[in-house]
Parts: sequence; C-alpha cells; structure tokens
Amino acid sequence: MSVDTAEPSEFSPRQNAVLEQALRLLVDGGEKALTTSGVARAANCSKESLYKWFGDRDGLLSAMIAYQASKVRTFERNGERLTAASLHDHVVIFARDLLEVLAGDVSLALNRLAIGQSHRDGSKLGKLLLERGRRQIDRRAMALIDSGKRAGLLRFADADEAYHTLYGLVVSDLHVRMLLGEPGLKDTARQAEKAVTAFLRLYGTEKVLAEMPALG
Amino acid sequence: MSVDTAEPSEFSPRQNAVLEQALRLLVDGGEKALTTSGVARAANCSKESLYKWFGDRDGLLSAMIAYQASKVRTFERNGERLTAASLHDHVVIFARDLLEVLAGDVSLALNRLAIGQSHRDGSKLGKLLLERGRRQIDRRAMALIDSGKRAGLLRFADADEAYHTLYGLVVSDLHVRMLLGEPGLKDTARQAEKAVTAFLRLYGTEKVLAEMPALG
DNA sequence: CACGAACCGTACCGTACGGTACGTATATGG
DNA sequence: CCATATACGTACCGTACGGTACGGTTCGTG
Repeated sequence: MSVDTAEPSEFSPRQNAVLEQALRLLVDGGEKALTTSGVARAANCSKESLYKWFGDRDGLLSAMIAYQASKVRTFERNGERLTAASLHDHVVIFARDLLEVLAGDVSLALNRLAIGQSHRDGSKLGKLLLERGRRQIDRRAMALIDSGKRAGLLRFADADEAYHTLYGLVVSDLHVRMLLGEPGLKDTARQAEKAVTAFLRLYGTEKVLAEMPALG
Repeated sequence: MSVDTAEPSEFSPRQNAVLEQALRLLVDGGEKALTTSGVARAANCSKESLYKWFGDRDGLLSAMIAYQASKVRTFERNGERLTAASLHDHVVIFARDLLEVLAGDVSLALNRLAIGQSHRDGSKLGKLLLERGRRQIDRRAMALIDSGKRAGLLRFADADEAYHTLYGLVVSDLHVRMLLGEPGLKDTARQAEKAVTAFLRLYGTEKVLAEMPALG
C-alpha cells in the first residue's frame, strides 16, 4: 500500500487546530453558525489572526476544505492478483467506503456549504471540493476497475464511463437526499451489495458472471 | 394522457406573481439576493403584505417551493401497448426529461436553497422539495417501468429498487456536480442513452435483450 | 535582559438584514 | 357616497455579521 499526495501540512499546527474548530462549528450548526467571531471564540484565537492567516471569510472556507481533504487519505491497492471473488469483495468495500465518506458529517457539511455558496463565488468552493475531495477516491476506483480489466474480469471501452456507472449505481440519489437532510439513510451495506452485483453484471466478463447468482 | 394533482392555485394570482419574482431573484443571485426587501421591491408589493401572506421568510421559501411544484405537470402514459422499441424510447425520453428538470435553473436554485437551509430548519424545505417536486416524476417512472413489466419486457422483484437503479444510472453524480456549480454538463442526450441501455440490460427480459446491440 | 514579532481579547465601525409600524391610496359593497 | 378592507411605500428598530484597530501578553532570540 502507498499513501499519495502527502501535502506536508499546508497550514501550521495552530492553524490546523483553528480549522478543526471551524469544521466543528460548521458541522454542529451549519453555515449560519460559522461566524468569524464564533470561530475565534471556539478556537481561542483572535479575529485579527484569522484575517491574517486566511485573508477573509472565503479564505477561511477554502482553508477548511483544503484541511479536511488533507486529512482523508485513501490507500491504493498494490498489484495483487485479482480473482472474481476478490474483485467483487474489493468493489463492495469501495462502494461501502464511498457511501460512508459521502454520509460523513464533515463531508455533508462542507458540500452543503459549497453548494450554498456556489452562486456567490462562481463555484470556487465547489471546484475545490471536487478537485481536492473527490480525486483520491476517484483514483482508487479507477485503479481498482483497471486492475479488474487487466485480470480479464471486467470488460469496458471507457474506464471513466464504467466508473461513472458504478458511482451512479452505488450512490443513486442518496447523496442529494442526505444533503437535503433526509434522515434514516443508513442501510448502506445492502445498497452497496446490490449496486456491485449490477455493476458486475454490466461489466463483468464470463469469468465473473459464471460465479454470480442467477438473476431475478 | 391525464394531469394529476391539480391543486387549484394554493395562492392568489397576485401572490403567484410575487412568488414568481422571488424565484427570479433566487435564480439570478442565489440565496443572499433573496431578501424580503428585495422581493418586495421586485414585485412592487410591501413587506407588510409579504409577512401577512407568508408569515415570515421561511414561509416565503416554502411557498416558493410549493408554487414551483404546482407549475410542473407531468403526463402519465395511458395504457398503450408497449413493444421493446417503444419501451426503450419512452425510458430514454424519461431519462432526458429527468436530466432536463434537474438541470433547470429554478430546480437547481431551489435545491441549493433547501440544502443550504437543511441545518437550520430541520430539513423542512428539503422534505417539501422531495415530496412536492419529486413525487410526480417518480410516479411517472414507476408507471412506465410497471407497464414494461406487465408487457413482459422488464423483470424485477422490487419496482422501487429498479427505479432507484435507473435513477442512479441516469443521474449518477451529475446532480451534485451541477449543484456545486460545475459548468458544461450539457451532454445529457448521450448520457441518457447509455444509462437506458444499461438499465435494459439489467432488467430487460429476453424480448428486450434480443433487440439490443452486442455488448462491448 | 532587552527587543521585536506573533498573538490574544476586546472593543469598535459600518452595513445590511428580518421584522414591525404607520400614513396613504385603491377598491369593494351597501 | 361613505365605510371598510386590502395593499402599497417608506421609514424605522434591533440585531448580528464581516472586517479593523488597539492595548496587553507571551515567547523566541541576540
């Protein structure tokens, strides 16, 4: 296993602690609760320092996204040989991890924040969120399905399209529903399993299909 | 064809005109631009009337969602006999309509609004948006795939699950990306076609699969 | 020890919003 | 023709936010 994009702490430890408190405020109370005075109070720092470090409120928001992204590390598979069964298991694990990430408090809060601001700042936060937050999980998935293809277990012309399909099968409208605040969307395990079954039925080669239960 | 849930104008014509202006403000400038004073100015009405009609700002937001939902009408298929080809076409049309609705200015603005407020109001707006905005398109889709099943063209145990799969295949992460403000997501036609192909491969009976191109 | 940089806490300023009150105009109905 | 209701426009109030300024404190360094 290998860790990528180390990004040796874009911010100082003190600043990281402040950003941590800011995230906590955001998660607990939404954007309205994320005031500069509130962050300063919660983090025991002065507003002057906030503005010196992050420029303005938007800079603080961007820094929060960057900081959160720097915390999430994803591990890529090494070149281990895949079988039909292990491919299935790995894709299921990926699907569960994906749903778990999307359902996370901080992830939801930051996505809500970026979506709420997308009109004001020309999608600056949204772009940041997609580039810094999604790239890692995208790479992990692409590596996985590419391994599947090289092992003769998956067949597709366009890897992006295949991943896009997998993403849609796994997530469907769950992300938006969670963003809208719908409660009780926690039955992710079964959902992930079903999605992976469908994905393998669409993109699996005969080696994979042979081991799958009859459709119904 | 039949029109459902007529809801004979929950609001007076004058109030509808005001809500129309409010939606326009929201679409043009985002939530920050949607101030009570701004709405009153744009609609040539008094703030006092706004508060008399809608209670408070939250009431105005709810009314905007209800009003927009009342404008969108969806037509359900009558019991016309389906063939493999016509089922495919109808599902493609549904998929395109779905993407078009989700990509609409007003839809995106209202979803952004509800998502941004989901922390504050306990998902009241989000619930409203899902119940009033999604129910119609959900029903249309369910009726369609149910027709497909009754015509022996589709096979599934759980219609909800099948619809969920179709939705995921069609929308994938496009909705969230659009909500985040990502530009240039307009190639919906090809996306819809691919999604429907996958859906039919998963849920189509032999009658349907026989008419589909070989996979690759 | 002395000096300076970084930082904390607080106070402050201008602005803009949600919500209310009031004086006036228009229309409806007897 | 008057009375009442409805609605418009404006002015107003309290509050709370983003951002700045300033005095006091800590801490590293020569």
